[in-house]
Amino acid sequence: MKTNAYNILQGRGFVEQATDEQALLQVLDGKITCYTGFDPTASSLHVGHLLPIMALAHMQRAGHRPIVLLGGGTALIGDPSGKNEMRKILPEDEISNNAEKVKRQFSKYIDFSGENKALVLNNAEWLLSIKYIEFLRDIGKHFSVNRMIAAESYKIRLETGLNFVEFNYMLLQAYDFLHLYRNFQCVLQMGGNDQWGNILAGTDLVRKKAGVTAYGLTFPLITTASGAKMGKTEKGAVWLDAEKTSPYEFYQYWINTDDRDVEKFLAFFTFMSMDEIAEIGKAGKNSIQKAKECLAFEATGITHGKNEAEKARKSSRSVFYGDAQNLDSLPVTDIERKRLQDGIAAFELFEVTKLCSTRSEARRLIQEGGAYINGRRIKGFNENIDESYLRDGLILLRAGKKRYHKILLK
RNA sequence: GGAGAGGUACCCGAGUGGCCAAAGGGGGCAGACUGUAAAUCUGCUGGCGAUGCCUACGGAGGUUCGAAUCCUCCCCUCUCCA
Repeated sequence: MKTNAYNILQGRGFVEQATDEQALLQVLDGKITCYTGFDPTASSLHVGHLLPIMALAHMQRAGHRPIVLLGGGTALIGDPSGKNEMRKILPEDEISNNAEKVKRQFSKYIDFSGENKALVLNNAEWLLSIKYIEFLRDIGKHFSVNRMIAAESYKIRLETGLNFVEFNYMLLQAYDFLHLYRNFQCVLQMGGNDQWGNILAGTDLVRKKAGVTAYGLTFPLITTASGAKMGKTEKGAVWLDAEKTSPYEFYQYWINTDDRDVEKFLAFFTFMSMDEIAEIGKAGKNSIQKAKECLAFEATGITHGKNEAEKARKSSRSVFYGDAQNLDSLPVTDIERKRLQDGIAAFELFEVTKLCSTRSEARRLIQEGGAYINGRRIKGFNENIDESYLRDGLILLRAGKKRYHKILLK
């Protein structure tokens, strides 16, 4: 018999709060349908979405049916939960565009065929056609404003300002849950802990309208050990789309995990068994670098495939440890031979490769001694780089300690 | 609708006529130390082939030799009242 899904999630650290632990354990002994919502506010999901995605994957592996709910309708409103300012409202066509792109990304993690195949739904389907008066009478009457303004998730915004549109968000999300219960027998909603209020609104509404107990479960909001929001780097979000964040960069993100987070992240972002993870944890400090490599390799493998993970690992080892010459997956810029023959000023080269976002930044970097070419520190910002710098057909640039980039001839 | 407060760089926030590309903090970047970690210390942090030029203090005008700062109109946010 399979381990209860709740125990799996619990054991891996996914559970922050649950509506009724005992009852939930019981219903999870049977097969259920559960859902998590994702707002398509960008054309790709990012690392911050990975936790709920993994949770859905675990649910499916335990025999349940996951629903991915794209908030094509709710994104038009913008969820104020836990936010300190209003999110800018995106145009409708951009949202539906994003929804299309994001939809495809899920298939790497969740199975959309076979027995308990997952579903992808878009709440635009039922939200856009809502009739206002009807909605107020049917749904709105079940909501107490007194309770809503007491909700933790609105607290910040009650201080800085919350407009009526956003205030409605909770009702729409609750209505989603009701819709999914009615049409797909969905009885469990999962989400980040900032969603707790919205989820409870949903379980309440299902009980009131359908007379059925529905359940809610939230995940911890992960911050890194140093307190930063997870999934962000200096360049912004770490995307799951290989076009936006290459497998190599993705791998680098994970290998730079804070020591204190490694074990936790192995449980969250890989499918390794908890026994294996404990084993790694026990190995302790001496092999922390190995543990990080393991995390980076596994996580990259899940998102980009084993092949890409393999390549990223090889390239990382090459540049950081100098063994094996394999720079395949390093970021690359192709330069015309003619242009290189003429020579390019160093600061220009760093800007062209996007190692620096402006030439001024490149000048600064070089002047501060943080720019390297083929492993040698660049002396002057206008050092002229030409063909004589080619080694085995490429030039290897480095900014700071760990940002590598290679130049190839076109 | 009325009264008041406010909008400054990635964020918070000081600045009320020139000394302001704008204090301070956070964040970020780089250097040192290290283990591609954390912490710490130091420097940098609008753009530009650059001892100068350009762009910037919500928007548009105006006053002035000179405006983030003063005036006019507009937009937006918050608080209290209705």
